[in-house]
Amino acid sequence: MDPATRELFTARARVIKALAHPTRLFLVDHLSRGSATVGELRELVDADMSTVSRHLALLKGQGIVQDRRQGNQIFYSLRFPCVLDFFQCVETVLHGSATTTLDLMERQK
Amino acid sequence: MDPATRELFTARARVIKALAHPTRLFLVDHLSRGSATVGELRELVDADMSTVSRHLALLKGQGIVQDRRQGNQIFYSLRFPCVLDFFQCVETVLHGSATTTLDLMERQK
DNA sequence: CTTCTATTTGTTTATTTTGCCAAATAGACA
DNA sequence: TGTCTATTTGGCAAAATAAACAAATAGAAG
Repeated sequence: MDPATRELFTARARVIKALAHPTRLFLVDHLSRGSATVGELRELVDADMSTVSRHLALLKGQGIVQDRRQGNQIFYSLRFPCVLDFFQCVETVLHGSATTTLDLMERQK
Repeated sequence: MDPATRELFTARARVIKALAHPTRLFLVDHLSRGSATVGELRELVDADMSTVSRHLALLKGQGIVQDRRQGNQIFYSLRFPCVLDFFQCVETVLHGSATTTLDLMERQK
């Protein structure tokens, strides 16, 4: 794998890694229904506010969410709704012991 | 977050985590173009065969790839092509400093 | 300028992940 | 059976990640 290719996949992996955590997945899912403050989110997931803040900072660092200050609090929101489509595929994989077209093609080789 | 919800997101995170690595991402991408043996893949990514084998085992453990023995070698193949759609969204996030519709809606609040 | 609230950051600890080497295994084939 | 090839597994050290607590910061409001 040449350096350029490696860098490409490393960059992609960084984005995916940002999503690869139960709490962050929940946050993204929740933010897909509207923006929310750290405090609100912290009540939903049961964790220290500092922990939630770090999770959000990580998501922001990868460009998945954005933040906007309004007075005392900071509202986080989802930047790219397409990540939700991804969840659908994940669900497919989760319950997909089922045989796929690819499986069949593979078997008859 | 109630236990059931937590378990749901943990399960999803497991699948996503399996993809969250440059080498595994490359493997999935390559397998989307056809099945391949561990030896073939090991030449493409520059790593110990045992390392590649472990990455594949991890992907298999999450149901993302499957394996099929044929004589001396083992062919791996992708089970769910939908993971590729995901990559497209990742690309969007990567280059998407651009303003999205959601961004605009968010700003005028 | 002080205080109050909301959020972030520093630090530390525990856990998980990764990668390599060497050893084990599985099947092919003489 | 013994040997060869392809792949997996055990063990271990290095690196990355996660969570909590306490301390710091930013802006609001008195």
